[in-house]
Amino acid sequence: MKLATWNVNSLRVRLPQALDWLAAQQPDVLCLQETKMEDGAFPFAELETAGYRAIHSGQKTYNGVAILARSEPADVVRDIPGFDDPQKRVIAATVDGVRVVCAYFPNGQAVGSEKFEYKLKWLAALQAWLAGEISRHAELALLGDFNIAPDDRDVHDPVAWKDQILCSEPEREAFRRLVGLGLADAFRLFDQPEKVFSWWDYRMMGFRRHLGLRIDHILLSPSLAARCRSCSVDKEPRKLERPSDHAPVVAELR
DNA sequence: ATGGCTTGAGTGTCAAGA
Repeated sequence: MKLATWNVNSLRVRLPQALDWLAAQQPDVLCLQETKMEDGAFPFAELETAGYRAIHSGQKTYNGVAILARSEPADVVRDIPGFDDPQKRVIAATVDGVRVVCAYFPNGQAVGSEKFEYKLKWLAALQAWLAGEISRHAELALLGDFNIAPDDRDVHDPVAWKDQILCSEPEREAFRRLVGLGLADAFRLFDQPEKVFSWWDYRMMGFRRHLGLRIDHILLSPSLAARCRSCSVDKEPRKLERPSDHAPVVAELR
């Protein structure tokens, strides 16, 4: 089973790239973030033609999450239950017995800002809800744009980014608490090259200069982690014309 | 220099991303 996540930064702009990527990589599940569209504009028909069922939770202009799957997603949940939030950041469903949680974590803008406080509250709500989901589903995967670089290894310049947004201790503590639920960072289950990132700034030629962060992740419950055979970032789509600023992350399970 | 691109909104120019 092949699981993947990709922040496409507008599915309207990136649909051709997403269809090409699905055809080439043939994942069983692809989680999307930042679709930036309402459900009525979502390209269900094009994805169906490509062999994928889709569920979407979207809004105008911002946010928006989707799960694409070769099998029909069941028991769909939108948003974090009990957490009052107009921002469409979470969708979950069961696919082939695996509970798939697709999340677009808040950016937080700047440490100490109002948006940072929202990010921490959102993280606490996600944590509390996931604790229950994990108890109900032995096979669970949390995929998405976490907007957290868990470790200095995940940052091109740890000194410049120290205590900055995406790298601050409160954010990293929240990431460790998710891991503390029993979830494994699939990428770190394996020996990896140095300086592997999943996002590069559009500005300053960030990609060409390898100025990136690893902020897109796949976290696996113990039974799925035991089945995981590889986890990697596919940089190829980042090299295309009009790319997303994020690259897909892929985990292969036996 | 707190910028530098990109997107969506909407038609001039801003918010937001990370």
